[in-house]
Amino acid sequence: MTGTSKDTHTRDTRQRILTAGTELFRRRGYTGTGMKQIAEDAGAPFGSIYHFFPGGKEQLGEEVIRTSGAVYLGLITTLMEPYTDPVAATHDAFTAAADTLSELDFADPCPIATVALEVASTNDTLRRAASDVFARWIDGLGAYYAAAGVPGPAARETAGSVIALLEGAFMLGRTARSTAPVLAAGTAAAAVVRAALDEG
Amino acid sequence: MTGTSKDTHTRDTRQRILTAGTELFRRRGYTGTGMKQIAEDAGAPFGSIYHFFPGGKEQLGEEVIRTSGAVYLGLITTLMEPYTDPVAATHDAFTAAADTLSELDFADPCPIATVALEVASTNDTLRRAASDVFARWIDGLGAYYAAAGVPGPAARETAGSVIALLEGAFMLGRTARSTAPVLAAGTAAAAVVRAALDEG
DNA sequence: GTCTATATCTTGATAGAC
DNA sequence: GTCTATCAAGATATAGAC
Repeated sequence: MTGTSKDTHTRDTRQRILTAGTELFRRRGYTGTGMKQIAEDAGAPFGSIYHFFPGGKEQLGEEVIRTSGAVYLGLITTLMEPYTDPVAATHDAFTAAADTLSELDFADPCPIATVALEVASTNDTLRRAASDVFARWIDGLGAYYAAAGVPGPAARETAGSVIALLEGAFMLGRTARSTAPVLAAGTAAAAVVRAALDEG
Repeated sequence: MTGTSKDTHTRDTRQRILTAGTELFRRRGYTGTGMKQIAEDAGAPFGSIYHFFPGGKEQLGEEVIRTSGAVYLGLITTLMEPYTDPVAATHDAFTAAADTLSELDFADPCPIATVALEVASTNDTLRRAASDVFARWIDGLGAYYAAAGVPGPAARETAGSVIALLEGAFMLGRTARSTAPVLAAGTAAAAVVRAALDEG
């Protein structure tokens, strides 16, 4: 009994730190977020961060990238699966993304974009983590397009371009505080998928 | 005589600080770059930064965003102008961008992308500066597409999606240390422009 | 395991000699 | 206008009481 509640509480504290880190990193960036602020937001004592993440900020950063990347992969899959038409699925996914963007009051809808750019030339451990996450997203979406009829290597390339379009549109939309770039990107993404289907 | 050489030297120091800030911000981000490091890279005494930029880091950041944004706008224009076919022009521009990316050893080829994401939710002055820059790029490219035959508001929307595609592909390419996402995005961008032309 | 206090370093910014 | 010394506040990280 005592053991169980203790373990549960332990996991909760660790999880709260991870959650707070995820929220802060995506909004304020990696270098722009302090460990003290993470502890405060998590409602955890400062020392607990180093208890659960002995590798310090870098370990926490890597874990945030990988775990939130996995969550997002599930989101992509769930969003596309109900559709039989990949063009409509792609277009509607961008419309949903635009809604999310405004609901978040233009805070970062992508959990790793800001950090990915920050660390790309400064921290190879975190750069690789972000690279792995992007690769899995593209693999997952590419498999969907392949199953939907996009032939050969074009399926994965199409997926990469759709992800690029989404990330770039988020950048423009956040900066301008407008959903218009994301909605326009949805039309463009649909055209990209349609063109890839026509090639086969 | 004395006045001339003095003014020249003054402008040079200011310019060197601006140049160093541009290079550092784009590679290490806004919060990840220190004022002391900017002074060191510029070969200027630390105090000179606050002499020329009394508004401190924020003023320097804003000036970096706006001036490098203007330079980049010229680059876009120069790159597209020689072409009569907007589809080929767009595709070749991405190929050139991929070359630039590998020449820079995957350091940030876009002067404001990293900073734009960092400040989007944390600094409204810099967010607006980045927003203005993106808007001018999209205006410029949109005018080109309009002249090339893309009808009505679709011209500007197409331009926005092409810029989004480029920024997103830079993000994926930098993170993976590969030009493949940029090359794939070039094919996708060409398809987007072709679709926009066919609508008219 | 929790929590506090502190060590050490770096940050942005300022004061003042020259 | 140049340059140095310094400030106060922030950062990451650690030590040690409980």
